Amino acid sequence: MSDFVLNSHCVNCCKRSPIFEFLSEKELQLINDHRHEVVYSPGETIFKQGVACTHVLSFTSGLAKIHMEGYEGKNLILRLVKPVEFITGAGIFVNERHHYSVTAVDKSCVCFIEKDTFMTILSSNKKFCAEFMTLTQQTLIHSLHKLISLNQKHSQGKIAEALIYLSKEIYQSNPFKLGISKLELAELAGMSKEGMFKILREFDKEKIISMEGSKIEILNLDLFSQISNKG
Amino acid sequence: MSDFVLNSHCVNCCKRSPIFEFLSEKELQLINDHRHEVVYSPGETIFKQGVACTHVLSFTSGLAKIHMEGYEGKNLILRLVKPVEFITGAGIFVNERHHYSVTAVDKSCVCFIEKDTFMTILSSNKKFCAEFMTLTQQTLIHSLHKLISLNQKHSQGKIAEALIYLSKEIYQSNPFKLGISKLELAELAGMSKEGMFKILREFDKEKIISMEGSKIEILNLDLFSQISNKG
DNA sequence: CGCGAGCTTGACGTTGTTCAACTAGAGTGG
DNA sequence: CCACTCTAGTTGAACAACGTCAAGCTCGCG
Repeated sequence: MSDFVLNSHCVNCCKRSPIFEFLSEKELQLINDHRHEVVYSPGETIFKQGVACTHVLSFTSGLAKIHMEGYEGKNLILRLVKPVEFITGAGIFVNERHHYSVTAVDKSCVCFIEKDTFMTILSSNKKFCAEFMTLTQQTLIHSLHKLISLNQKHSQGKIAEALIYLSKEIYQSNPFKLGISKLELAELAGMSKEGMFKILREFDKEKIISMEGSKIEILNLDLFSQISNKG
Repeated sequence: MSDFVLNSHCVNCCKRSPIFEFLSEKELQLINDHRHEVVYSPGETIFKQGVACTHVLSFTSGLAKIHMEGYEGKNLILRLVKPVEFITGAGIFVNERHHYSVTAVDKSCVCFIEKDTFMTILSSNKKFCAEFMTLTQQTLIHSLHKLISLNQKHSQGKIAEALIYLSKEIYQSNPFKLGISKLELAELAGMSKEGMFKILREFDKEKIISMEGSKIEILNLDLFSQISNKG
């Protein structure tokens, strides 16, 4: 179920992405007039790979995954999204299509901004535009890194990288509760869930991590980073 | 050996990338004052992953590869570059570092444009700026596509994709002479050269392709596309 | 003629996927 | 409140895919 909410005004929104700091009050007003918020339940699709990209979005609360549908129903999770983040489709300047899907993992709130409004501001505000380019290039660099990792690392390295990513970047704590399913963890590491289980058990047996249900602790971070970097 | 050449002026250069069409004569003049051309021999590095990204470049003749250095000396070729193409480092708006290398495959000529000049024009010319974003996003979309391919396709699919790419996009002919080494073909497909040989022989035996030395012909393009798309 | 780099092949072992089965827990309807 | 079902989690066995190793080959060049 998707509630409607309009809980504040862009000008004094406390949950807006840093990129909005470069906008004038007038520009924020313009965005405010062309936006709407939607709340998503876990598992609901926020936008789907292939559809027209009519809005850009600001992710204001919850947790979501950015993923791609591949061959034979296989899925690959590029990364997780947490508040506050600004997300645009990868094709907004190319073919106005989305090239990946975004799906809520936890209950999430998203602010949709009309694409035309966004484009207008982009073309008139240099600083904002530069910030958008930075964002796009960060996405590119991240995907290049992932490309090498998934293509060249062994499963051990891929799992280690995924767990370090979750611990450091997403949950920012060391014993952390895995907020995604085990299948999703496998999709984040780019492998089959059975293969992942085998390696998690291995790591657990060798006391590199400890795993009880969805609670995971990295016991030996140094060694784990080495495993991740070795390949 | 790297020759110096200054064979024309940007304003009436017949080898400039389409992106320059959006520039005024004055802007072309500015670029002309802050550029230099260099000729590279096969195998020479044009720029290397990790170094500071001080110039953007226009690839005016020859053939080059864009590649990344991965783990344990392994290499991954993202794509080939042919004239005329405009290339910027992936990190120009992030950390001013190159995130991939570019290496000449044939004797090639490259026009280096100073980054500051490029940035100046970028911030003052909206159309040019939009074109640059399109370019960046195309690179992103390409790398996302490659990510899925290399992660989920079987070797057959990866090889088929690489050969179709070479035939259609790079050489634009069907019996085509492989201008890169077999090792490089394997690196383009993201696999070991021995594995590649096995599959090429297989394809040859089943009359899907014919291969004599470096001359390759795709005999059954329909079937080949299917193999590439199936995964 | 000899050397070296790239090419090619086969044998072998490892890795990782698929298949199949079983468990536990959550939700549903009688 | 109890079967029933469904999904996520988990494990092991079998198998295929792929990379590594080792060895020859060819061709061009000194």
